[in-house]
Amino acid sequence: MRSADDLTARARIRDAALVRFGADGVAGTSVRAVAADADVSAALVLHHFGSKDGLRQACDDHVLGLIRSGSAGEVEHEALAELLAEATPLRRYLARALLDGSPAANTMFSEIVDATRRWLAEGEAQGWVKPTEDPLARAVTYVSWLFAPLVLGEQVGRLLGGDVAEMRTSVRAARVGLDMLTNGLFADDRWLKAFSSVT
Amino acid sequence: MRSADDLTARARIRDAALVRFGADGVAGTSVRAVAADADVSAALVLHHFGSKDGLRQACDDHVLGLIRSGSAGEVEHEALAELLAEATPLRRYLARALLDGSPAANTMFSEIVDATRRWLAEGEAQGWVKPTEDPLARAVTYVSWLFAPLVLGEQVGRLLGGDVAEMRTSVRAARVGLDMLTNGLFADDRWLKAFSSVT
DNA sequence: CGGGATGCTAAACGAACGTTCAGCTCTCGG
DNA sequence: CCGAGAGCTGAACGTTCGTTTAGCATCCCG
Repeated sequence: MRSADDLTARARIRDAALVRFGADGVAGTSVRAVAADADVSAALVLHHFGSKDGLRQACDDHVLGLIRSGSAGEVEHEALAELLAEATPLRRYLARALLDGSPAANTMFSEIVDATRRWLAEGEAQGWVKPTEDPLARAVTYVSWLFAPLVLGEQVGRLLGGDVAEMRTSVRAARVGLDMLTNGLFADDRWLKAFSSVT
Repeated sequence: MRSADDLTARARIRDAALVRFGADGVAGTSVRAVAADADVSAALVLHHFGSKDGLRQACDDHVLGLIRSGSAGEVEHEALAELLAEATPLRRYLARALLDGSPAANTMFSEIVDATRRWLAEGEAQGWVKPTEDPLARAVTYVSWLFAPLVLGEQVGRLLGGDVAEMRTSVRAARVGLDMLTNGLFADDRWLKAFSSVT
């Protein structure tokens, strides 16, 4: 009914669950804790979502919906970075979902890889991306690198950020990352040669 | 006593816990499940480790010890990659520990970043690593990229591996990664410029 | 006005949890 | 021979878990 304001108890429960699931994991979160955070009874949680796993699925769908907020059901991986950089709870939830391999996380990862593969292919055709022998592996690796500061955000922030806002540190990491992807890290191909000779 | 063969019940319990913790998370694993996997009673688990959290700490210490198997208490991040590539349970355990920020995982990450920073500085002095304005951020980003296929191993393996042994896929990802770090990904600096102009 | 959804709660259920405890069976030094 | 200690177990403790049930308001539609 009043889905616009998104302040229904159902939405409050789902948001509270997202934070808890991200912070403590699904198994480490009790239905009662979520209910308390949302200021409702534990019974209402199950009334709305059927079961704890139903609540988890609803969180998955909601996150997927947030990420797909862009063009017509497809993941926009540029807006994604911004979305996740500021939203620590969402970031943690997604990191756990990726690790556990929840269906929604798998879908999201696959879609982003696919979009990246097409984007890189387009760049390769237009000349601003270097050619490769293994486009799929490159896209997967690129996306996993894109997600690395996301999943390891606690560690990156701890070593880079200190007490500063997270924005600073993610920008700092993004800059050096982009630099490595543009100019390279190694000045010669000694490691690449060494690797090729070993395998 | 017979610590050499490492087949005591205590070691069996610890190994079983490592697998379970990695697969289901600490909160999602019961002491009874670990005990069943190790073919002992639940009471023995607590007899040896005091509590469930004591068991978790023992796992942390054991993993840290395994990783530090190299030169005199310091992490060898080359051997680490091999160690983790083949050992899926250990990989999953470490991924969760990094995400949760357990003390052992924090220590390990910090040590690896520090070793990497010195290694890159040495390379920079010798000319086989390109210079940077932000050595710490580069080291952190490099290590997080190194760990990305580790933490996101389920996703990478799913898209790249199929049913093949994990060895293949990790080699495949490592090759394109090394290629990107040597030759770069982007042929010109349009993205780097775009990023610099925005921030 | 009246009755069936809808939103929500308190209380209780059985199961599973981490942990404790008394006691068993070996082994080994005196 | 025997008593102490280490390794180990079955049974039980109290707690918390996910879930169910019965019932209370509130609101909308006839």
